Amino acid sequence: MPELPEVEIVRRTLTKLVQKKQIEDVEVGWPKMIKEPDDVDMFRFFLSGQTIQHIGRKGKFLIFELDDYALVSHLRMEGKYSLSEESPTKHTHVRFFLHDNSELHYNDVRKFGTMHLFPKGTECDVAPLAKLGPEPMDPSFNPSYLREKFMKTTRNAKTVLLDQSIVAGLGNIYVDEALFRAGIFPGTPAASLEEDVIIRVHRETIATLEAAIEAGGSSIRSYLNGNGEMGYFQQQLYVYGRKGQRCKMCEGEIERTVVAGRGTHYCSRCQPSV
DNA sequence: AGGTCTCCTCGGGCGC
DNA sequence: TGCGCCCGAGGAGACC
Repeated sequence: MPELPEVEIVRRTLTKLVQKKQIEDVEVGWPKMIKEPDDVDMFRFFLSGQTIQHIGRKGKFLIFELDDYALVSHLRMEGKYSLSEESPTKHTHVRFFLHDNSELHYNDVRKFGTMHLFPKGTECDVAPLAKLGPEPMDPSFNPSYLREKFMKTTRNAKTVLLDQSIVAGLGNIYVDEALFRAGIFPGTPAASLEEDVIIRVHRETIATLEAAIEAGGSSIRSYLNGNGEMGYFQQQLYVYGRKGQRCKMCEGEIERTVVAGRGTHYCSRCQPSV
């Protein structure tokens, strides 16, 4: 399940592979993943002849900036891009035929990913980008902003950090990791956290994401970047996917519970409930 | 009004 | 072997 670091790596890799290439035609094998426009034939018509000028990212969304449109792509849990290195499979749902005879494929076993195509410049005014909160590395995501959000909610810390309108790009893996590093149990009510703790949560959120990008992302499940390469940040995970293993800090046992309806990994010794 | 919750999407994997 | 259920990101709409 790609989160901000993995999507950022995909963005960088895809930029090298397809920037300045022109889309000649598009084939959509699973129309339901095209959320905008309604009509897949229009999606195909609008994209034909467009050149990929730049690839951006907001939170976990990839944004292909074309001549006249912006294609907003979310990989959800299993979405992957690849450039003509493999033949299309039953999991290839969109094929972009490029001007140099290469093909960009979107593959997604779960069919959960989405694509929205908007006139260029309007993509941030409507869902799904409109209500996204700040990027974690943006100066507007700072301890006082986070404290204000934490103070005025009844929700727990994990739920708030997973809320893309609070901060964009965190998912299950990096929220568990950041809260471990901050020494906070994920189910702790956000409003109960002291200011110094919130400063730690803020700092560790950014530090975790930066380290993950540096390592090329985490290769959890079948994540590969657009180049078929794997990141190695999973080796540096403290809690996610480590149920029953020893805590790297205190030698205690990593436990798994459910918080916010999500599988949640933590160390009960390093992460007291309040 | 606005914060919070519930439902829905999908199919591999797993338990019984 | 087969059936049924779980997982999860995020939007729509319900709820309070």
